[in-house]
Amino acid sequence: MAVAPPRPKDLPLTALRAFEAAARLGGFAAASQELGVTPGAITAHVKSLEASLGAKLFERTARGVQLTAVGDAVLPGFTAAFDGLGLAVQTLRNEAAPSTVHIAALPSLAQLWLSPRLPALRAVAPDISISITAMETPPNLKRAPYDLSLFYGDDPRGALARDVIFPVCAPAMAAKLKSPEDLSHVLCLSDSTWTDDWTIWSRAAQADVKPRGPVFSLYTLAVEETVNGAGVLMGHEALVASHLASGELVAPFDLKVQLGTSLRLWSQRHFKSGSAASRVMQWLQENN
Amino acid sequence: MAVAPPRPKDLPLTALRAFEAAARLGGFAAASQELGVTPGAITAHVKSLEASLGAKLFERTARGVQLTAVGDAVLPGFTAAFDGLGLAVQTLRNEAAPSTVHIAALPSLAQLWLSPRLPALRAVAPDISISITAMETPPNLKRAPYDLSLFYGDDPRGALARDVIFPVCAPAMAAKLKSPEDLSHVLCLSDSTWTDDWTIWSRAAQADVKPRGPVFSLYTLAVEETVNGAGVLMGHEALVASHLASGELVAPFDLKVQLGTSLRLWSQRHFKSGSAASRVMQWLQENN
DNA sequence: TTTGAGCCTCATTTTTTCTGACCCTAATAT
DNA sequence: ATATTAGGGTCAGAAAAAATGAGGCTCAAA
Repeated sequence: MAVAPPRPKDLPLTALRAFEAAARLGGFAAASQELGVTPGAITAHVKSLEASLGAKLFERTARGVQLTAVGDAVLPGFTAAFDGLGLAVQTLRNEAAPSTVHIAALPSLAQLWLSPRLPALRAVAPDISISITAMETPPNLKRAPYDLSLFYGDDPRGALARDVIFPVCAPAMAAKLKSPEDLSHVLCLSDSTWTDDWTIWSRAAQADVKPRGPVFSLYTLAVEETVNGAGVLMGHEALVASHLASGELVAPFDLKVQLGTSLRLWSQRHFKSGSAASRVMQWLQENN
Repeated sequence: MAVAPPRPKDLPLTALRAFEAAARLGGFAAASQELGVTPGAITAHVKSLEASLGAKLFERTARGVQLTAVGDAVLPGFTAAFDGLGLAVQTLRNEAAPSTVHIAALPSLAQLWLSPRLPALRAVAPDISISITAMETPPNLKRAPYDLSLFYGDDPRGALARDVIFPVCAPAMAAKLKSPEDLSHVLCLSDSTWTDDWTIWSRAAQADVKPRGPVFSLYTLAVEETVNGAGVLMGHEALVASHLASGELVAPFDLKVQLGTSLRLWSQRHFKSGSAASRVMQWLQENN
């Protein structure tokens, strides 16, 4: 036989993935975030790719990178391929562990909306094991290992309910609040990701108030403080519903403002009907 | 922000590729061949995948492996994804080096059919750089870094000409050969991959001869020996054409037998018209 | 039996990948 | 004009992943 082919070794998959992420997200920093490595690793990968190709994939400028024509031409192909790979991995995970459902959720939604529903869900589907991962930003479901996402968003697809806000406080404090103007005399708690809440509600209430108070980075913490009587919190309906139901919190005013965003529960793949993921999704939609 | 997502690290791409190859090819040994690593590496990859999934992907038997239901269910997705990735890499390579064409060819075709045509091709397309890699088996063009493949095969797609065989020898020897029966008195050279050639031709010639002679593993070597008068070679038209044209070899008999296979030149991707690869392919088709 | 194909194991080596610390540049904020 | 900051680049060292190579096992076919 003799003819031994001196294998021209192919491009490293990791480097290709780094390139795809950087190109798709428009920067090495963003790519390093998505892939969970340091920016230097992305730099190195792209550099090695460019070296073995003999062509530049990005133009480097001082404030970021810009895809070259070459990079631009091939990006769609890579994105499609890696999407396909991600989906295949998801499918594989599901086949391997058919009764486990992974949910990605906003921390506050995980604790204040999802968590209270879990006991009932477990009762209905004791065979399903549910894992919840909290994160600030919705993951790319084509890539990250989650079956369902639960976040607030503009997109109406998968919307469970419109986001509705209104002030809430401990029952004791509600007594002091006769009109919106009274808000000027108490602390108005707010969340760092929803800094506009008070402004929006005040405007709708046509109240001339300048709510002031501490800003929390964890909504759950703000809720706890409110329960403890620390002040008035701008409540998001889905997040305070259970505390309202239990009486720990009350709504001192009637005005509720509907925002443009919705509470959304969505998936990427199409689950077989009867699969754990589809059962969980359906139950959550029905018990909203 | 606080909420630091403890990244649930995703499955290693290399291991997934190993799984895909093993599943598609039906064995670890074959996969290790395709990926150019030792079988032990495949074993390890699959094992680590199975460990992190918590499910078996293959049933191991003493004489090979058998894909499980889980593996079977996800294989098509992975194959499609890796095919897409391979194609994207090819496209990338072409974008990066637009005027280089990589051809994979049977060693004999590379030397005896392609090589004689290269000077004329270079004259017509001096801007194109051509690289030829010889191998026994056609590569998977969706994965391996070649633009064109040149081999013999059953598939009529891309066929340039039917494979036609007939005895050839040096002019001096031809004088001794009046009828096929005379072949019994000379050495009949053959190639190890085409051991049936003599049988097929003899049957067509209705000659009662039992050709005997040395078997070569490289057809080119057999041709050289024939030119040197070592014996009679069963010639494949495409491979001996130039020696016939130069008079170094002659066909002592008129009978030519057309085989079921063809000389094939094919590609996997669709090249832009005017691209180097498409120009080379077209020229070779026209100058056949 | 013997042989051989195919897979497994494991210690060791090689290669790849990542980090961490520091430098650079340009646009924006002060 | 100065900070400041966002986005990259570089490099040496460290860590992790991948691959090797030598020996073993099992079963089927010769």
